[in-house]
Amino acid sequence: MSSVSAPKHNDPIIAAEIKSGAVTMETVGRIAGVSQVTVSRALNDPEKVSAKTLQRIQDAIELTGYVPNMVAGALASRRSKLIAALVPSITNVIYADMMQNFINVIRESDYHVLMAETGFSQDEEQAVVSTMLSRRPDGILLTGIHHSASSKRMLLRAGIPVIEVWDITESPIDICIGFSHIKTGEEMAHYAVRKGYDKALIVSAGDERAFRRKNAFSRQFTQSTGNTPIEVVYEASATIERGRNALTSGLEKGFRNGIVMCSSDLLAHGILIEAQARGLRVPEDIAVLGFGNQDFSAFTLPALTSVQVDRSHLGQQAAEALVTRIENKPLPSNTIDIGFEIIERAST
Amino acid sequence: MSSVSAPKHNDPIIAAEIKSGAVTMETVGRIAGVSQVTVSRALNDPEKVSAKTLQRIQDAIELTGYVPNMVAGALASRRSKLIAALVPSITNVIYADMMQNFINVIRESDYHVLMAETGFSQDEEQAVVSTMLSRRPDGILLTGIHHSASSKRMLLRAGIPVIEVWDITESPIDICIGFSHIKTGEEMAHYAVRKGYDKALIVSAGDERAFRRKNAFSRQFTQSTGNTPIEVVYEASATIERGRNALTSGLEKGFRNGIVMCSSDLLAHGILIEAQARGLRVPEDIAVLGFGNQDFSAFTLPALTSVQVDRSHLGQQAAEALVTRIENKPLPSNTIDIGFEIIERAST
DNA sequence: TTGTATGCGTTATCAT
DNA sequence: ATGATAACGCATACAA
Repeated sequence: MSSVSAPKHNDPIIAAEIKSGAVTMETVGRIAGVSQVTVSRALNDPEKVSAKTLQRIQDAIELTGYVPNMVAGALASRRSKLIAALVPSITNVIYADMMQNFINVIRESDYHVLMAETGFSQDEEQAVVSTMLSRRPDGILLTGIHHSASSKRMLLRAGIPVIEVWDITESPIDICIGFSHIKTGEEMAHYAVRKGYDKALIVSAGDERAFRRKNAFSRQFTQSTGNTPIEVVYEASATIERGRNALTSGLEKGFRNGIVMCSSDLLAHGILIEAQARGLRVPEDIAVLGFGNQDFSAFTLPALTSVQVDRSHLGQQAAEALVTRIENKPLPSNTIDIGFEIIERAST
Repeated sequence: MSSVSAPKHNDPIIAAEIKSGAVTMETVGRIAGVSQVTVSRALNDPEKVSAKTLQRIQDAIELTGYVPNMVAGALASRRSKLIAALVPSITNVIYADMMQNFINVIRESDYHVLMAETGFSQDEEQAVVSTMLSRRPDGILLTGIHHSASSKRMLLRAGIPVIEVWDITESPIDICIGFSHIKTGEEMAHYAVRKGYDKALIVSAGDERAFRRKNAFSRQFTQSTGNTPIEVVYEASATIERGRNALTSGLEKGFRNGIVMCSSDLLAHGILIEAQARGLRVPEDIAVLGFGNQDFSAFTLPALTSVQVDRSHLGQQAAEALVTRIENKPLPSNTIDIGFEIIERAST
């Protein structure tokens, strides 16, 4: 029988399978002269396979261009090796920085990240949570600690580790890592007062966490100075353009000679530019206080005082904590407060 | 038999399944009094199910909190409803803007996006391509048109639609949508010459596409003016800080009274700030030409002349084209040139 | 309109 | 060290 001694890759059936892309462990096994199970072992538990067959299997994989099917693997093992990550906005540097680090750590651990935008509303989030869970992720990251009851129920029922980031609470769904926005707002107010400012303009984008900082700042500032800050609030996201407009609005509302507290460095940068365009001196005529300490903030004119939150580290820690929980290892604590720090520069 | 008339949710077996989270179509069907297949139909093809049973099934889903298992669905149907997207960097606004739009369009079509960073090297990309394919995505987006031979082979064998973005070629793997970086560089040079500049400084980040623009600019500028531009190149990504440093380096290298051609608006913004810090007038002493037309570029001082590429639209179009191909519908063309436009502002 | 049987490509369990 | 067999939860083809 000549077919018995024919080179494997000339076998018409095998050739057809390779060509049609229908290469499975079965195919690889047939070529290597072992069963499908052995191929699975060779890939997941190489030590349990003899060196000789291992080599034959690797050759067969090379020959066929076999790519494992994680869909089948996930179904059989009930582990998808997938982590869902829900962020309000992908383009927002704040979250992008965090996600970049999150993803990179996650990848090291051999997981993939399914990323989705939730916007800033609980309804949007709920819809996303639902479809994400249908992928049976092994873990999930949520931004913020306020979620709809339905979201929470689904998450709990799913029975997977959940990590909530960018905020902090004593009763997380599972684990939680972030900082207190109220403390941040208060600390910013203390700082402003300490620097001698007794008038304030608050410029904020439409984000629930920004609002909490804003309100805490306003309350504390009012309490310390007796003067209630003027507010300019945007529904939309923060941009340099809105920062410029905000200063104009603030001046129209009567703001003079004080500090501008911004919900993001992008807005603060806009304030700086508009001040310069108007010939207002910073910090003599108006001082500017940002939030986020973006990479440009040390390089504006004048350099921007800002609140730093180590978001890269946050992403890393979140990833590490989540993977630890997924692998059922012990975690020192369920909530981690990463704190924040006011970086003082020339704008105040 | 009292168990027959007992309320479904009191059935101990069903209750246990619900509690343990092991709710499947089978469970739902049992409660609704139909088979698993009918539940599947109710979800995917509701018209083929009678109104009455549809209602019973929906009630059962509600009762159990059933969430479909797309892993099993993907394996059975051989359609994962997953699209892999490979971008060099998530934090780079250029790609983030595109991805945001890409993802949003994709979601409308009921797909999910598996996003991964490839860095700027082909080797990194190849590794990512391989693990991505193991998820059996229905389509894949790649950034750029230069890929390793191995990547191409895997992609072709996978037999799924591939879209290459941010560049253009006559021989795409499958479909391709972007613009010519060489033409862009040349056009920037023409513009510079037309505006009367005969000295140039090129500031570029370490990105292969940026290099092609840079080289095209340099060649064209040299040809038109007889003066070869000075170059400041960074291996790393573009930041305002590097822009500021780049101007310093450029001046040290002898650059005076000319135009600064930047590979991104972030670098250009840094140039503007450093010029201001040094008391150099823009555009009288030095002119600045950016790339990307970011949302801040109209609001710098002075406003920045920049090359606009409609990247939001690019993301949308890419998503639409990819979904069209996945659904085997005809596509007008395999390559789409979205072009570019120089937006003239005060910095030149 | 509904149900039965089968298979998708793995992993897990148990044998050998 | 290797293999046979049974899940995993769904979709598809076919039957009723």
